Amino acid sequence: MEELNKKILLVEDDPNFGTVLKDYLMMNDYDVVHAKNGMEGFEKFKKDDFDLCILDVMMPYKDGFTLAKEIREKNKDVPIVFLTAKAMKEDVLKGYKVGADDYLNKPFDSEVLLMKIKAIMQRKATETISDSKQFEFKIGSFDLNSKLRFLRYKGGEPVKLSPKENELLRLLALHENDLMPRQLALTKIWRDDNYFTSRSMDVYIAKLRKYLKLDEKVEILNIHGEGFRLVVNN
Amino acid sequence: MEELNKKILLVEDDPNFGTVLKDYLMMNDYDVVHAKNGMEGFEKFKKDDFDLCILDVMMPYKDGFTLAKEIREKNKDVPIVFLTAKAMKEDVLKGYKVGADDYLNKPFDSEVLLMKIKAIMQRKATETISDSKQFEFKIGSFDLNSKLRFLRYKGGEPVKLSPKENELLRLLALHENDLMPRQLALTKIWRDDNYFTSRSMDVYIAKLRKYLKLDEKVEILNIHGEGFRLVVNN
DNA sequence: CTAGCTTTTAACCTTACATTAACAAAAATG
DNA sequence: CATTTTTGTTAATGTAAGGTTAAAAGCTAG
Repeated sequence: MEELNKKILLVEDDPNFGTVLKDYLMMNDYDVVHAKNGMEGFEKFKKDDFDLCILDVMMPYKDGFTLAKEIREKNKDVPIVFLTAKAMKEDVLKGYKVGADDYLNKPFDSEVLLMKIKAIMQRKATETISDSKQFEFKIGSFDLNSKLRFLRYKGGEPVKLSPKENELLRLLALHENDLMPRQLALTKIWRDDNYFTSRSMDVYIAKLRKYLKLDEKVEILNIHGEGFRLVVNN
Repeated sequence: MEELNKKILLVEDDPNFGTVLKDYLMMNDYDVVHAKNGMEGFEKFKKDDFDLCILDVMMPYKDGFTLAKEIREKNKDVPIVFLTAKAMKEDVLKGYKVGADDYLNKPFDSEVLLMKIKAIMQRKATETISDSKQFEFKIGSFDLNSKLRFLRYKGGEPVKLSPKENELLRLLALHENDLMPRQLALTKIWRDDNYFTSRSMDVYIAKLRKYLKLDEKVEILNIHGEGFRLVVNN
């Protein structure tokens, strides 16, 4: 049972409200990471890939706008929604300047928030990903197309990859000849790190090795206790 | 210096408010056509190409939602913003279902409206450049005329396509050889995304495959969990 | 109102996937 | 070198997604 829920970063200093909102979102099948202030929010943002950020504007130390700016520096695309208690015009305008996708005045209806989240996600999904470079890799005599999820050997018939196979091989390719730490794959792909996910990953390594056998110059080496290494000899 | 301003259709039955809003928008370099009710709004919409529609929800005879639906039938892409006096949850949800781009509660700040308009226009600008005006496609030995809704094999007798068949095939053709995400079709064509619409789409995929069987070089491949891919082999 | 088309829903079946189990082999540990 | 830990690999299992056809429900023009 594979769950690929959308991940939301919620930064809200009011613990009550924050917890309630978090629970509500999680009840609606979102993975939510809750940060209690701007600093923490930015730390958590850097550590993970989020599909959406919900930021409270009024927070001590680092307000939502400042945080948004920092987030924008790291990621120009992630949607940002602001929450604010007062409907100050200047705030709204400031928010849009920073690249907000939407704006909600507290108190707001939770269903409306859900709807907006959905709308925003759909919008993002619509924006066609044209930079194919990120998704194409040469691995020895193989071509990996990570968007279309296939692996082709010397221009022959492409083999279809499952989502997990694909992401794992992509991650290995991104670290070609270098160590790809277990942890990394587990957190990025499996979003969890326990005995079973780890074993699951080993199973996928075995599958990938089978595919890659066609080119004896390509292999996946294990670095005991550390992770794996995709090497291309020549 | 000849400017080609963005064109806005404003449908608002309150003459005072409507006029004020119209003037304000025109002061900000938009061309505004003001209709006093739903009927008139639709007439004017048909007569011209607009970049944005601003619709009051509460209008006699024909409310904003009904009008929006009619507009959507003619044009699936034009952004729609609703204005409403009361912030009724049901209304907001209904609005998003019809494909609203945004929602404003009266009284609202005019600068905020401007900001939203700008944001929406920008979004559409990046989104719909390539998609917009393409209605004829060659798909292997087929010709698809998406305006007249027919599909012809090797210059033979054209087959008529239903609206949904047509839009789906068009969307696939726009992404020929590339991934056409499920989400995209569901939001663009069905404007909703749930189990049933998804299944409905699968039914249409089956129908299209039947049509396309005539040319064995053309096929619709599934990418599990992602979407479909119209490929033309040679 | 209904004939004829379109779309959705239902049903049933197949395929694709991810996880878990089971057992074997390496590597580390001490 | 015996034992524990980690990894390699294959197979079994359960579930979700997709393929397909048919029936039901919606529409719309006469």
